[in-house]
Amino acid sequence: MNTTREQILIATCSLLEEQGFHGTGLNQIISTSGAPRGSLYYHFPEGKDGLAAEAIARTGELTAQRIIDGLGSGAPLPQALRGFVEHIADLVERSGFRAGGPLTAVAMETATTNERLNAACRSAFDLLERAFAAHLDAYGLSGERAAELATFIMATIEGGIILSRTYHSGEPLRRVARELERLLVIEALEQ
Amino acid sequence: MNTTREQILIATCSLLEEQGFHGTGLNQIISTSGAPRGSLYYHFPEGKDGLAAEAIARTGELTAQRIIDGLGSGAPLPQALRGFVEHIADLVERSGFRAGGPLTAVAMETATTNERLNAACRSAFDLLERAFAAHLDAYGLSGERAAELATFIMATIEGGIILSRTYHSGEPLRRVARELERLLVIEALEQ
DNA sequence: CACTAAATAGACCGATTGGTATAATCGTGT
DNA sequence: ACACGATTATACCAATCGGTCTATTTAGTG
Repeated sequence: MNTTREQILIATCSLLEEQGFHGTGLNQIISTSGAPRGSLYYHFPEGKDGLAAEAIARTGELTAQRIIDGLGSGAPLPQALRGFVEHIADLVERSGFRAGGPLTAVAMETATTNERLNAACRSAFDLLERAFAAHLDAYGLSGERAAELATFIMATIEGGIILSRTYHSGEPLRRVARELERLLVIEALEQ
Repeated sequence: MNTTREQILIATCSLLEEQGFHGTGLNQIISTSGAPRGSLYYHFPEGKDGLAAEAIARTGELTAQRIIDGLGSGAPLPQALRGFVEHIADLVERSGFRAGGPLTAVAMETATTNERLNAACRSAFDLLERAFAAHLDAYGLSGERAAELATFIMATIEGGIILSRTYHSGEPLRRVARELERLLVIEALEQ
């Protein structure tokens, strides 16, 4: 049910990820999704902004779930986190450096120029941050320390994705993966 | 001399920083710089791409110099790095979250869609990375370890800027600043 | 002062943008 | 079979996009 709407949303998510908000035109969304223009405005009467905001929200939920799943494999957190980031490196590489950091470009473009999308990005980042924090909490860190480290981990991964996509190489992300493992091991020792 | 060309370049740098490549129109560059359309194409006959590429290159050089200066204040590297990142947090805040991460948005938008700008971003990141690596080298780390950590540090700062601009708060960057200080202190102990 | 190249000024272009309007079609309950 | 709302399909719109063109002004040199 609602496959047209779904196709539009999926196409928008991946186009925003690759090209950002302003780099993605409605015509491109239409041709990628296969849906006609009329359907787009029927399902998303608030136009490009509304569509993008919903795409960002969906991306946030999806990504948060991936974090929760990816870090809950049973392995100790340091190794799980390293594996998680290395898995992102694989995905970025296999996409031809088109995917990765599904929020980054939009977040930067719209931080001060589009309140609605800025709010959407903030909510999405909140979800990711809480997902990381929950695992850090379970790892034994205090709530405050978990929140602090969650922010840091998110920053490192975001940054790693930017560098990997720019350099067309998974190596920056893999460096991030190794450092994060080290960091968490040390964090546990200091407790 | 050449102040018109200079004005255009300066305006382009700051507009790209705030809005990214596709979000920045030539009309906006013209009105911000005060230069007429004809002058833009006289000084930058290769159009928007050429202008943006040069703006990115200049931003890279400028930012690399800031790293070299900022970390060479005489303080021990861990504290200097922390101060450097906290200084960025101040700048981001004082700009109303319009500035910071002058390459990020363009790098993400163009990683796979514009070879010329992708190359420009890569060169710019190279400059930054080498600036960090030089200081880490002087701090006593091996060349390989310095390069590895330089990548990681860049990633954390890039990520911190994204989060700070999105959240309209310097706090994420300040968390990054504290973690990086810790990291470098530990790194020295382990030597 | 005259000549010329550098630079500015802005009118103009086709293409594309996000968005609207309306007609045709589909799907379902009676 | 029919009606009716849900949905799709397209033609169309003003505004803006990046880019071109040429006329004019400015600055330097003989």
